[in-house]
Parts: sequence; C-alpha cells; structure tokens
Amino acid sequence: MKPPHVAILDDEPEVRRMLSDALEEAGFRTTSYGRAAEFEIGLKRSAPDVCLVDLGLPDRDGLALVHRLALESGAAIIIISGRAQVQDRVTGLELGADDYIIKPFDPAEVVARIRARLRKGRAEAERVLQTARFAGWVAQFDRYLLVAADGSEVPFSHAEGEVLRIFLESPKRLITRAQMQESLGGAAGDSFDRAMDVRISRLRTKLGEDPKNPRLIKTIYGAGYIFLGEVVWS
Amino acid sequence: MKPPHVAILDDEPEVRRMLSDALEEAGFRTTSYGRAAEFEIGLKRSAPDVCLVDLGLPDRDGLALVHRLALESGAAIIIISGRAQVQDRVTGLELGADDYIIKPFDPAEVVARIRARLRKGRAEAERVLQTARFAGWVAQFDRYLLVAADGSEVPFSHAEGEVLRIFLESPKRLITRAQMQESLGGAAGDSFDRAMDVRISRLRTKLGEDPKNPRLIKTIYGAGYIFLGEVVWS
DNA sequence: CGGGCGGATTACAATTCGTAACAATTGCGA
DNA sequence: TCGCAATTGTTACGAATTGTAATCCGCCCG
Repeated sequence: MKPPHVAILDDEPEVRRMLSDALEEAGFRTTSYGRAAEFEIGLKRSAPDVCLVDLGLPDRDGLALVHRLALESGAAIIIISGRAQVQDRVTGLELGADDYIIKPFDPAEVVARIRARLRKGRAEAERVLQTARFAGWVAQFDRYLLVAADGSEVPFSHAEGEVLRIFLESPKRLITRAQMQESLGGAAGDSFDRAMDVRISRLRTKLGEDPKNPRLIKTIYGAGYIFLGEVVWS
Repeated sequence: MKPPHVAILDDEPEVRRMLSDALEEAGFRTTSYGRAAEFEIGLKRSAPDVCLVDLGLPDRDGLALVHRLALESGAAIIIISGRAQVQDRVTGLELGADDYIIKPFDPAEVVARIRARLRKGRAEAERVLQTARFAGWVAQFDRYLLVAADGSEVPFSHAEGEVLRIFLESPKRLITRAQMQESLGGAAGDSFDRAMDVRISRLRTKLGEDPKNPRLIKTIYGAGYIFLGEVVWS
C-alpha cells in the first residue's frame, strides 16, 4: 500500500518545513508549494490524497481556490489559516473544505486530522475486524464466534458477547457487579443480578473453564470479577 | 430524500437545546440524550448519520464510547469537549472521531462541520449504485435480479430487495430489528415484526442459505442481524 | 466447625425468532 | 369488470435463546 500523498500550500517557508517534516515522519509523502500557481501545476502532475491550503496567499484568493479544489479534485481539503473568526471557518467549510485548522497549530493535531480524513475515505475496506486474542482463544465480535487454539469454532450469543466484551475491555481489573449491570443496561436490584450470574456461568462453560479452578474469569467473593489473561485487540 | 439524523449526547440540558435548535433550523432531524446509557438504547432504535458526543459524561468514559461507535456504527462521529489540550484532540481523533470541536462552540460552526462530514460521505453514496457483488452473487437492483456464480438468475421482489439493500449497505455490522423496521418504513410494534421476519426468511431461501448454519445473514438473538461477507458496490 | 451469606448451577418459564400455510393485496390481461 | 397470478402480510406453531426461580455449593466469620 502506497503512502498517502499530501500537498502543502503555504507562503511561509518555515510553516512548509514544519508541516512536511511532521507529515513525513508520520509516513506520508509530501509536496510543498509556496504559491498557488505552482500548486495548480503540481496538481496536474500527480493527484494528492490531501491538500493543506493556507488562506493567506500572495497571488490568489485562497477561498476561491478551495472552492475549485472541492469541486474538481477528489482530495480531502484542509484549510490552515490564521483567520480565526467563526465566520471565516464557516465560510471555509461551506465552500467545500473538509476541515479548518487555526494557526498557530500543533503538527501532531494536523497529522491526526489528516488521518481522520483518510480513514473515512477507505474506512469500509480497511475496517479492522473487531477481534481479541486471549489465552489461546480468538473472539470475533463481528461474527459472534470464539475460535479455539485447535481451530474449532464455538458460537456465542449476544448476551454472552456483552459479558465477554466487558471482560476483554478491562482485563486484570476488578469489575464490580454494579459496574457490569450498568454496562449491560440492566436495572440494578431485584433479580437481574441473578440473570447476570447465569450469563457469566454460560460464558464460563463455553470457555471450558474448570468451575473449581477458573483460569480466566475469577470471582472475587463479595466484590465482583476479574478477567485474568493477556488480551490483544486487533 | 430524508433529512439527515443527528444524535446529540451531552449531559448539560442547555447545550443539548442549543445544538438541537441550531441543527433543526438547519434542516436536520435530531435526537438528544443526557446519558450514555440512554444514548446506546437510542442507537438500537434508529441509526443516526452523525453523532455529536460530549466527552465529559457522568456515567461512562466518553473516549471508550467514541471508540466503540467508530468501530460499530457507520455514523460520522464528532466530539464536542471542554478539554482543549492538543493531546486530548489527538487521542480523540486517533480513536476514530471524525472531528473535534472545543467548548465553547458556535452553533454555526457545528452545523458547517456536520455538513462537511455529510458531504464527503454522501459523495460516495451519490454515485448511483445499482449492483453489488458478494459471496459469488451479483445483485442487480435495477433489474430485481440475483445472478449466481454459475450464471443462473434468481429474481427477487421489491420487498426482498429492500431488505437485501439494507444488508448490503452495512455489511458486517449489527442491524437491530428496530433499525430495519425504520428503514423499511414500517410501524414498529404489533405484528409488523413478523412480516419482517418473513421477508428475511424468503430472502434467505433465495440466497440458498442453510437455515441451521447461515453463512450470510446471521441472526443475533435478541439484538438483530448481521450480514457477513464482503460487499463490493459498482 | 457450623451458620449465614453470596455466588453457581440446574430446571423451567417467558421471550424471541423461523417458517409453513393461508389470506389479503396488487397488477395485469382478457 | 372479472379472474388469475405474483407478491406481500398475517397467523400459528415449533425451535432456540434468555430470564427467573429454586437448589446446591463454597467462602468467610464467629
């Protein structure tokens, strides 16, 4: 997979350098331009995935440029501007910019915002399967399936999945019964806690736990539960 | 075309009102929630196009919620937070938020940023997508026809097509029964849910699903359905 | 060492879902 | 207008999952 290409348009050389340094360190390819005329020539040679555009250009009205870019280019357009008024931001976004960052900016935030833009573009294809690995198991939450170390598959139900998710999201930490009820959306009190017990019990059997010596879901008498075991999400 | 639906999650009633007023004036449908628990229940009823999430929630860690939303929901996620540090913004965006707005905010900018998000998303959807490929099938919605891998053709009806389209538009994602009913325009409640079951059942038989071990349309008891399988629209 | 209490497990009941059979609706052509 | 066929909704019943209640087991403290 090729690294995404970011085009930078800003008349101040220091700003250009700061941006290109940060972006290349973050794994992007960059091309920098100081004037709108060069920028447009560069666009014809290679289509960037993201355009960072400063509005205060010497040779062209920045907003008009943004508008044309939005219509003609498929790239994500991010304005970087010293003009901080709300009205400036609103018109910039209305004209087709995908984001508006105010100077002075932090390069780390620029990187994060670029990533957010690129993510949506290819989000569906790249969406990582929501899976967790622990103690030889692989839990696939998008398929409601547990895969054992030997490859055998054990389906789990929605109720069991909710409990399992809570455990896997905070392993090695005490989870009180009240917390778990809250997460499961159940009204605390009367007889719902018994339902929770049953859910945990059924989950334990699916995980092949030895009731007398549970290795994964440990009961803390009078307090709650702890999920032991290294969890790696991917 | 239905107006986009924006879900608002913020514990301060004034903020909720300010947002919903501005958004509805701008032509959006809104639903407001004060607590994460209610918000998640609302998500099961109808799938919003945009989620505005405040990080300072009383009953749940906002960032964890954002992360789950990013993975499980197809909506655009915009954080609205009083935490203004760069580090906060970066982690919020890295966890899957599409934008990060700092309190105090101007409603006009919120509207503009929501529009910017929807614009990008809709650009994809606006290409008239009439055929989808999945699991060896080709679904041609303009001809109400399913073409199998061996070339044989199976016609599907309008009702079946509606269900199929919903599945193919959000594959590998839980679709609650309420969401599906809303998409199908049916009044929830009495006996319409049985009609939906029947539609799905008939679609399953046309797809040649094994009732005991469905490979494509999986039922999540008590929750909804998931369409497994890679989908490519063209 | 025994009682009380909290949790685990089992059996059963309630809910939810699948599908087959049937009824209602729609659309079309004679 | 009538009748036929295709589609869709409705009802009924069986199967699967989940909650509830009853019982059993084990921990903690005296």
